[in-house]
Amino acid sequence: MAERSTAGRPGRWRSGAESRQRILETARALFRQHGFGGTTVRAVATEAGVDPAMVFYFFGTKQGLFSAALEMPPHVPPAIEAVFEGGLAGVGERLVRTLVENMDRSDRSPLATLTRSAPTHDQSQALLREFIAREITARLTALLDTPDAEVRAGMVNVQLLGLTVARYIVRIEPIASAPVEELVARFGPVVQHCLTGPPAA
Amino acid sequence: MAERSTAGRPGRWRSGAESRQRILETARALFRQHGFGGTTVRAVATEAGVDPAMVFYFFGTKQGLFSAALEMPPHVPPAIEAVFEGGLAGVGERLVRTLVENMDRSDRSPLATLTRSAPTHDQSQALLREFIAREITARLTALLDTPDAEVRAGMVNVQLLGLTVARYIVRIEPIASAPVEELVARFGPVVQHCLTGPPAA
DNA sequence: GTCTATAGACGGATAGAC
DNA sequence: GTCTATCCGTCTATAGAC
Repeated sequence: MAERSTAGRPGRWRSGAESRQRILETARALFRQHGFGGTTVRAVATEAGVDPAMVFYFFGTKQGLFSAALEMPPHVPPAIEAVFEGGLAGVGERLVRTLVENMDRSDRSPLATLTRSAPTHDQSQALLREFIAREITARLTALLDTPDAEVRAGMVNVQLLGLTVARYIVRIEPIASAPVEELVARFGPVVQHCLTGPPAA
Repeated sequence: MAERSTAGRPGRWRSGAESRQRILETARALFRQHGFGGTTVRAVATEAGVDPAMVFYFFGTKQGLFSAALEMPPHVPPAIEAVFEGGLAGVGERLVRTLVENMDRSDRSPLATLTRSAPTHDQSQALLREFIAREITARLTALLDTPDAEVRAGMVNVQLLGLTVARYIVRIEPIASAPVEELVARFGPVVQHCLTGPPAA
């Protein structure tokens, strides 16, 4: 955590930090595109312009690299917070909008990577389940006051998961190419209905 | 060495067909559980009690085995037909019920296998897209008469895909353990609403 | 049809020079 | 910190004996 504090000399932290950063960025891209199993350490190293041994030097194992690649960018947690701070009214729209806008930007949000890898990688599957339970289900049930809160939250998870898979993983049209506003206008009310609509017969 | 008299008659080819069948059943189970990339021909052979070379003898390549494992059982196409024959009214419930009942039985329905493999296997992804386009989107748009039929069908696909992933692939609770009737009662109306509800603002 | 043996390629990971 | 060299395991697929 050495700070770059020297005035007048905007130097680098260390020469190795650059390699580390390039590896990390390449890994994020490849893991997101091909999943954990479909990505090789060698491919990451080649595309990052470094030696494969460097990857292990910095991250120990392939799984260590994967974990490092999943780190959330600092702007995501406050965005999630903001979704639920507004209360139950309009939370459906805010959920859909935040999800789609963040994933369209396709920066470091680890959600696409997790969703792509979860079906065939147990560790990703566990992480995805934990993320959903902690960030979505728990917050939704806290907002709800009905005996079927868990099921309603589950229905919302189905919407968000289905939307993610259809738009970013399997790319089903016309969902994959729809503009953000259309998705918000279409799915926002559906999500809201899952939460505040009449209970099932 | 018994009757090998007739040249044109295969005689007792049954022993080979049995092996073939055992391989196929094992492959279906493993592909469904671990996807294409996560399943090895050796593992299939071992679990089926045959030699790995037998698998290649019967199916040529791993991809050939995969394709053979994806063959639909004969009772599935009529089930799909029945969903849409009833017209637009109640099609949401029939869609959800048919999907869940068939996949819970987890017989040879290839949908779980395709959905598990699609995120990391291009060929599975293409097959899944084709299946959805042919069996769901096309039939739904034929039933609808609105200018936004494609988007409405897309919304239904999101429901079905999300339900499949949540219940059978990633196993998100409480969706994964919910009784069939609860899912039908909850998601049937939502799917119906996607098709026949008021258009988005 | 079934098995043994193996080719040929690839991927994760380590040791050690510089 | 970076690279070379390599070990070791696993995988798909093939050749050929029986």
